Amino acid sequence: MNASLQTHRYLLQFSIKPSVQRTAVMDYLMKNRTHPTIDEIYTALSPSMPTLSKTTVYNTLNLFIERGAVQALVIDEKNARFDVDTSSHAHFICKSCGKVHDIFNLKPELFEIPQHPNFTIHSVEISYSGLCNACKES
Amino acid sequence: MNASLQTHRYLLQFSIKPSVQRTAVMDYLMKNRTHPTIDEIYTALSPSMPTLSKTTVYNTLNLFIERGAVQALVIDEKNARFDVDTSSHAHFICKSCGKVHDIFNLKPELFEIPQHPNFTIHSVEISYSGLCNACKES
DNA sequence: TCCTATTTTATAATGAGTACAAAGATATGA
DNA sequence: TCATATCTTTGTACTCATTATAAAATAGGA
Ligand SMILES: [Mn+2]
Ligand SMILES: [Mn+2]
Ligand SMILES: [Zn+2]
Ligand SMILES: [Zn+2]
Repeated sequence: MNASLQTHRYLLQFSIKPSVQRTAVMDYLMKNRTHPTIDEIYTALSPSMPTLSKTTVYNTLNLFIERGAVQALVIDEKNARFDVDTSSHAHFICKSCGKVHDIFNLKPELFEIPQHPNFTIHSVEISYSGLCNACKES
Repeated sequence: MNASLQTHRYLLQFSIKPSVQRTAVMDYLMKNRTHPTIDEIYTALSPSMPTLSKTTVYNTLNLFIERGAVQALVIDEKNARFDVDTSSHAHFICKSCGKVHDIFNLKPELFEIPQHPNFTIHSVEISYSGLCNACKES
């Protein structure tokens, strides 16, 4: 089974019509678990899809989020970042290099949705920040 | 003891020279625990300080954050939001009206900084999102 | 008062994201 | 196959938050 076929199926699960562009973007997210920005996605795909428009990347990601196929992270004040892994995990952003990493294996209680009289809570995002080892040394 | 004097002292604790503008901004944050945006702060202060520049509000908040006197929240993708309460508490943003509220009384374990071999973690931010009661009804 | 460093200000520039309308692609039914 | 309607992509223009820059104002010490 080739990768594009898997991606195809994944999109259909979320009622997303798998156009060439959408498939390419989703495929990129599947293979690059670095929480890329719109610009990173566009820059990576652009050489092999010369007619791709950055607007399409925006449109595509907005659609993916609307349908729940990807998660938007707000950990980085500069750019939105995207994650196909919608399972419960936290993120770390290095204040020096700006890279965003996964933090797995935290206690599941951290991701529980609390009850609150004034709000209906739908989701939780846990974000850590500091310095990565590479940046700490220099 | 008047409010401005308290604010004065608070700023000095963080080695911030208490100019008229800085005192006004900090005073506003002390009295308005609504996690205001730059624009909200500027709009609120502007009538009583007609010469105030929005750049000054930016400069001032950047200084406060640098010195640790306030906390910047990244819960809202549209604007930075600011909080004088630097104690461990979480936030909720309503996806409809955009207001940001405090959530206190969560288990203290939630705010513990985990150990990780690859990162030196300095801070944690816990953000919930959903709908507030007012928005849910309409 | 004079000098210097700090702070504030107005303006211009940057850059992420959205709005819009035209062009292109795809599906459907005769 | 053709005609047509719908969906998707694209380029451009625009909005708006934030930063850069340099001049003006201010404060404080000699
Ligand atoms: Mn992740
Ligand atoms: Mn708060
Ligand atoms: Zn780093
Ligand atoms: Zn609301």
